[in-house]
Amino acid sequence: MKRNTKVSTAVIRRLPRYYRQLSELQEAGMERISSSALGKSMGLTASQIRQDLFCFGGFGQQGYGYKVDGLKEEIGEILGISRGHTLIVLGAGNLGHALIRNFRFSSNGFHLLAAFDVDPLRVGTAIAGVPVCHADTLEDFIATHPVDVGLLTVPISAAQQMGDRLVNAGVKGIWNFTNYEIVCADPSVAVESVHFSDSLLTLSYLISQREDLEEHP
Amino acid sequence: MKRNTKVSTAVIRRLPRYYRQLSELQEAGMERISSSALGKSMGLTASQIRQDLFCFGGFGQQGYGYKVDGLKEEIGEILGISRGHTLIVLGAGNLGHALIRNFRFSSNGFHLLAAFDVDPLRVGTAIAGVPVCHADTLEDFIATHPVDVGLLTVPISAAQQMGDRLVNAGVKGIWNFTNYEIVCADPSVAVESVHFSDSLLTLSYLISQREDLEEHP
DNA sequence: TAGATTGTTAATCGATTAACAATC
DNA sequence: TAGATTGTTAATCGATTAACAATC
Repeated sequence: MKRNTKVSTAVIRRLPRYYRQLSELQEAGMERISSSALGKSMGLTASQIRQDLFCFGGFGQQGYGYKVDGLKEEIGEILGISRGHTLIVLGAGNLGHALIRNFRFSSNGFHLLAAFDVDPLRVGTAIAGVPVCHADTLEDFIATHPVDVGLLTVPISAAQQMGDRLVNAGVKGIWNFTNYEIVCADPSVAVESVHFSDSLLTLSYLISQREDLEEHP
Repeated sequence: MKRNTKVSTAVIRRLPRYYRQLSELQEAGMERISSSALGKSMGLTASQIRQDLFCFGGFGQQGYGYKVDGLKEEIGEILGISRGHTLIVLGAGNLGHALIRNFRFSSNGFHLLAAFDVDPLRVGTAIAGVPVCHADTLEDFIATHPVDVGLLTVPISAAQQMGDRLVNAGVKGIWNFTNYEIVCADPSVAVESVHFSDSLLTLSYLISQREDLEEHP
């Protein structure tokens, strides 16, 4: 694999989509696919797909295309799925609870070690086999267990403070589900946010536009 | 407001962030802000902010900057927050349940009308005051209530089918939380997806990169 | 071999940044 | 008025698309 200089965010954000699409093709029993067929199925140009993959090296075969299994594996490697990353959940309220129960962490290469909360009713229990510890023990836990990522589902008022604690404790990344833009001074820590509000407001804009179009065609 | 020709997706995706940041500034009691100060607080250039706002018209005052309240209002208008959009939730499992309880729909200008599920244990109950109806009654409900958006938290196996039903019933948008890329033939229906997996895999890539950097500095 | 399709460079397009006149 | 800062056009930069030789 070509460990290249600099891959743009646009390309990186498409990698999980490629992975997802290839998984579906694999399940459908497809063995090979061309860049143009993959592009058509994803709404991208063949050129873009070849250009994207070219960032990491040649995974295809001229005159043949790409082997679905092989390409999926390669992209999984690039994404680090087989690295055995670990994660903990901060905040075992409704959303944290739902993610612990529903989200397939292991399918994405993550091992969920524990959850943390301050509610005495939750601390000491387990959710889908995952122990809920007291937030006070966060630093001790991270010191004794290898934690790569902290998932933030705490109330917005506690978000920044919890983020700081995670960074100080030495995590490599924060997966932020709070509607707050976590500020992280340490550039070696990655912050990835899922902002529900931003997503819904984008949708609100799109349907509003269409409402206007219908009114003034 | 300048109802302009075509605003790029990049700009649209920044609007909710502006709105969020302006809300925070407003809460902090700030009355005016310049494009350079706003840019600094958001990690954008002043030029980009002025260019973005220029897409919709002149909201500022030369020599002064922007009024925080006024600009927030204007962006809220653009996003359609005051249009009284309505929405229903499809799938009242863990995630649907958590969103109904936690997510501030009204802060984003949406009124949550009902939830739908097939589980007889859930149907007939209410979650945070929101009635859970049987999925069979979906079309009847939409025919008799104005539903703008359907929020999909159904199992992935039911995602496309439920999406189709929503489109046929006449919703304007789909807010998709399943890990499936909803295919929608009707271009007048907007689909906005929140793909947790894509987000986590992006984070996985970022921390993997940094792991490699530490190994081979 | 002929046909297909990639890898890779070049051209185009669009988004971001810079510049500056307008003006508060 | 002088200073500040926008609105708006022009320049730059980066991402996408096109093209085509390489080759399976």
